[in-house]
Amino acid sequence: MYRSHTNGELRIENIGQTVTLAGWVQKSRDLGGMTFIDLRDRYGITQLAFNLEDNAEICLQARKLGREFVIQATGEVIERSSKNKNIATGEIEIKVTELKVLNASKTPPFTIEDETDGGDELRMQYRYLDLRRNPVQHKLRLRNQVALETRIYLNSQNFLDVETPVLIKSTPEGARDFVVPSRMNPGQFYALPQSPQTFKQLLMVSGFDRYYQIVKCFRDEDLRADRQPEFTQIDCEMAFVEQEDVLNTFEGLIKHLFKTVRGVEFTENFPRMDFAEAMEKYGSDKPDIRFDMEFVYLNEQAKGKGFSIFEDAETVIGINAQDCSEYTRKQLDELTEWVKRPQIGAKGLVYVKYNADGTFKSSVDKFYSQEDLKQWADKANAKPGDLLLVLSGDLHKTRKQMNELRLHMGNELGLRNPNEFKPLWVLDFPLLEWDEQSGRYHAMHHPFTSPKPEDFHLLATEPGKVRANAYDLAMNGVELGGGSIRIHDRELQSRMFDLLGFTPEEAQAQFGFLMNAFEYGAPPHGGLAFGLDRLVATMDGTDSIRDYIAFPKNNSGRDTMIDAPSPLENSQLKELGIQVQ
RNA sequence: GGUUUGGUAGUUCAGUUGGUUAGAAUACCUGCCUGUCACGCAGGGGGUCGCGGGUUCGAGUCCCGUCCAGACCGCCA
Repeated sequence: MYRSHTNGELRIENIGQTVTLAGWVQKSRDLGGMTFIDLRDRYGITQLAFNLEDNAEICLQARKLGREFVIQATGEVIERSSKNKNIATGEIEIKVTELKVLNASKTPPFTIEDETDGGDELRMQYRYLDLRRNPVQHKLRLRNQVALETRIYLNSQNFLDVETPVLIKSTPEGARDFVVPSRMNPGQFYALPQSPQTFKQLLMVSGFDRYYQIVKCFRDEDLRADRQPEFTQIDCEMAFVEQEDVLNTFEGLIKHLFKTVRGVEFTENFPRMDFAEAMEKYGSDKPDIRFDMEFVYLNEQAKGKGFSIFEDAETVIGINAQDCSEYTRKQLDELTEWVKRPQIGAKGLVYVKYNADGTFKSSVDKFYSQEDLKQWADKANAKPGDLLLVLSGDLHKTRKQMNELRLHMGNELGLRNPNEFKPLWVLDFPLLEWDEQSGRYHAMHHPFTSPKPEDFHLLATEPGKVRANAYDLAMNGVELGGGSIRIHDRELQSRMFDLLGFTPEEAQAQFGFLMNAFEYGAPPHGGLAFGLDRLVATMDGTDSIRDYIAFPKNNSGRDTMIDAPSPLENSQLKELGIQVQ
């Protein structure tokens, strides 16, 4: 037996017991006659006490212990003469009578403490040491809770966990695939799934009318703080459902998770908004509705006064930053520089200060009278003391830029409270999206998404205007997940592939298995998938998903700890029939 | 593919206008210390200033290239 108790459980009631503890040396404090060791495991810290007078041999032994040594200590639980109220075990300590070093440790390259001195790069390289730290362990515990409660909820709703294959077929649609060479089929490759989409639809055809899986997905695209090449989805599908059924079921899941994991109760139904409305009011398909600052369209008020920038612009959009009329010249210049950065790409920023005395001061006073600016302010529902920020240009780009500026101002003004959670269903996404590069339509969600029946008539004439039975759940400006009601009819699916530029032969070669299946009694079905990593991060009030993955990859898709990816031996390449340039 | 920020002690960072022996904190080592819990006190060791080239009497500092890392744009059905 290595231990009788963990390092987090002994209390004043245990005084007098002889216990054996094991763990890592967090810290040792040598006071000369006495030495204290903080012994750590994932449950907490217990102080070991050594007294030179009582037991010189063991005290001298204890002095030699270094940080992160793994030790085992046996002794009596005694009451401390000076207590530490900051830790749960702070009223007791162990008067050690037996001490054994189970394994020594080199001095770790950074401190294993809540506030470590190590930088990101180093901590990733020694991720197994970083994972010893409390804040990191907390994040993985939270992830475990979310996954567990997801299973509990979905199981209670009759969902069945079915595994789908990881070695599948590469398809040109969507993100780039990670590919895996097949030794037994030289020159041929599997692809890792971007999602189990087609398999879960086949499961619906098979009659498993409620499926879920907490499953790894793979996308070979460039990364961000909130994007990893392999990530985990809570992947779900239901048969004999309409959109309303799906939304209700998974609104229930999210409510269950927040209640059980975070203690947050959503009493109201989640608000809903059309994609078109979200784009119009927020310039985003995942608006952060923790704060207002909705877009105000000022075309009518701004045009016809001779200000050429606005005259030439397709649209003029403003937002009202409340109580910001006191912004200094320097602050406004900084905002202007911010929107002009290449990442945002605005040409400039117009401001209108609605001064507390009711007068206006703007960067376009030359062109607009006080009365003109009052009209802007009225349109924006601005009050004295507010500040209007205005961008103009191409509708699509300006909305996008204004979305960035709005979120930036939200951050600046402290309106994005990490402990406030505002879900929003975004509905009626467009079915297709025109892609300039390839000169054809792309499926906005994926090619299996069904068009809205009332928009069928537009499919032939104006495919870009067709809306889909597709929905996303956004929260705090993050896309937590999304899904759609699928096509379950072979003819419609063929038509969809045709719209996407597939020849019938290509469609049959790549997705024939699915379309064939549709001919054998496919039920109406639909589903949705949540990004688990992102969901957990959002529930924890942060936006970096890396912290919630035990062994994440860096910006370049590398695992610096194991140093992957790496070249193959020539013999391996030969066996696989692969030549590398 | 692009924009941008950074790389100096084990670690986190400072380093002025290009100028003497590159500093601080922390970690580490040694000694002292019987109630610490960020223990304290005294002392000590520790540097290829990412790498390569250039400008200069002289480069951590300026220039060019390159590698690595972070954030972002493109991309992510």
